[in-house]
Amino acid sequence: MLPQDCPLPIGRREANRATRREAILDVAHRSFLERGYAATTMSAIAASLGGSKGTLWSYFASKELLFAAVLDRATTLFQAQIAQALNPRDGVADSLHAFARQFLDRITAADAVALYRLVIGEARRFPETGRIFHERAPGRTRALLAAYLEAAMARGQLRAADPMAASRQLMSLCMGGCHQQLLLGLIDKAPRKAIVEEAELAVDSFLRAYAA
Amino acid sequence: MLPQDCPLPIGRREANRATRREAILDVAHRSFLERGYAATTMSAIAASLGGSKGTLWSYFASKELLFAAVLDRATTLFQAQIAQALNPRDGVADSLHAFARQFLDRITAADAVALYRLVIGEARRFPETGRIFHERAPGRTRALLAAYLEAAMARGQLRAADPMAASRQLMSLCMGGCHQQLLLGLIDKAPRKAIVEEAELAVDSFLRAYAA
DNA sequence: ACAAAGGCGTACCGTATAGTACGCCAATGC
DNA sequence: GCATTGGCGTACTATACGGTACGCCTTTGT
Repeated sequence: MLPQDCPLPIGRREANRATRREAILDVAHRSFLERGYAATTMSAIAASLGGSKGTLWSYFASKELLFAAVLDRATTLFQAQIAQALNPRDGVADSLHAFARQFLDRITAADAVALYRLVIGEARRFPETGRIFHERAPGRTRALLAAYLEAAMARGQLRAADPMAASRQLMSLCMGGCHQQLLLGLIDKAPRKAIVEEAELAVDSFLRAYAA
Repeated sequence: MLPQDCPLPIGRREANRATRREAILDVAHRSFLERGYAATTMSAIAASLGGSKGTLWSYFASKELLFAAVLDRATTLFQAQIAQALNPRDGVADSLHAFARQFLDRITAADAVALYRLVIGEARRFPETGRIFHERAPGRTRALLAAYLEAAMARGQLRAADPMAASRQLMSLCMGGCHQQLLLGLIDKAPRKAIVEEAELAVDSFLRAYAA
C-alpha cells in the first residue's frame, strides 16, 4: 500500500538485520580497539548489546569471524579518512604541508593508534589482517601521494626520482615522532603544537631532499 | 679447600638458582616473542622446562612478573645490539651509511620484530613496558646518533639544525620499508638486497636534506 | 488474523588456564 | 653424615571463556 515502506527490495526484516549487524560491529569495534583481541569476550559483547548470546552467534559464527568483520570495516573507515588527505594546491610546498598536516592528524587520532596497535599485535595470529590493512590504509595513501609526486617531478617541481620510494620516505618522516610515542603509550594524545611542528619539519626535510 | 669452588661469595645453591632463572627466562622469552602474551601459558613454560609448576612459581610469582622480567632482559639485549651501530669513520657519509646498514640489520631481525610487536601490542596492558623499551632501545640509539650529528654540524659537515630531530628523521627514514612490512607480516624475512638499498636511499635523502 | 521467523534469557558443556597444595626425593651446606 | 632446602610430580581449585541448546515471546510477512 505504501511504496515508501519498501523503496528497495528490502523488507523490514532485512533492514532490521542490517541495523542490528551494524550495532554489533559498533560494540565489537570499540571493545577490540580498547581492549585488544584476547581481552575482548563474546559474552561481554552480547551483554553490552542487551541481546543474548544466541543472537550474536546468529550474526557471527565465531569470535574470529567477528574480528575479521570489525577489521574489515575499520580499515575501510580508515581508508576513507586518509585517502582524501592529499588536496593538491597551487604550490608543491603548500600541497605537501597540507598533506602532512592532515595525514598526521588522522594517524595520531586515538582510534587510528588503537587500530594500528591491534593489527600489529595480532599480525601473527591473523596474517590476512596485516595484508588487508596495508593495502587499504598506508598502501593506498602511498599510491596517491606517489601519483602526485610523480606529476610534480614531471613538471620539474621536484627532482626526478622513484615516486613510490619518495612517497614512503615522506610518510616515514611524518611517523617518527608523535605517532611512535602514541604507539608505545608514552603519551595519550598528541599535542596540536607537536603535530604542526612535526609536519612542518618533515616536509621541510623532504623538500630539501627532493628539490629540483 | 678449593678456592675456585667459591671465588665470589656465592654458594652453589645461589649459582644454580641464577642458572635456573636464566633458563626460565630463555624459555619464556621464546614463547612470549613467538606466541604473544595471551597465547603463552605458564603451564606450557613449566612443561617445556621439564620442571614443575611449583618451581616456576617459586621464581616468578605471576605471569605478569615473568613477562616484566622477560621484557626487561629482552630490551637490555636489544639495547646492547643496537647501541654499537654507530662507528664513526672518516667521512660523514660513510659513517651514516654504515650506521643505517647496521641499524636496519638489527631492527629487521626476527626477534627484534617480534619484540617490537609485543611491546606495541601490549602497550595498553603494560604501560611501563613501552616506556622502558623506548628509553632503552630507540631513545638510546637516537641520543647516540644525535651526539654524532651534533658534532658533525659543529664541524660544518652538516648544516646546523636540531640534532635530536635530525636523528629521529634518519631513523624514521630507515624504518619505513622492510621494517614496516615485517611488522604487518607482509614478509617473513627482509631480503638483504632490500636492506642495503633502503639504507642507501635513506642516507642519501638525509644527506641531501642536511647538506652543509 | 495467523503462522513463521527470529530475538531473548538462561542454563549448560567442554575446555583451558592461572595459581595452589602436598608428599616424595635428591642435591646442598655444615 | 645429617638436617634442610628446594625441585619434582601430580592432583587439585576456581574461574573464565567460546560455543550450544531450548523454551518463551515479540515482531514480521501475508
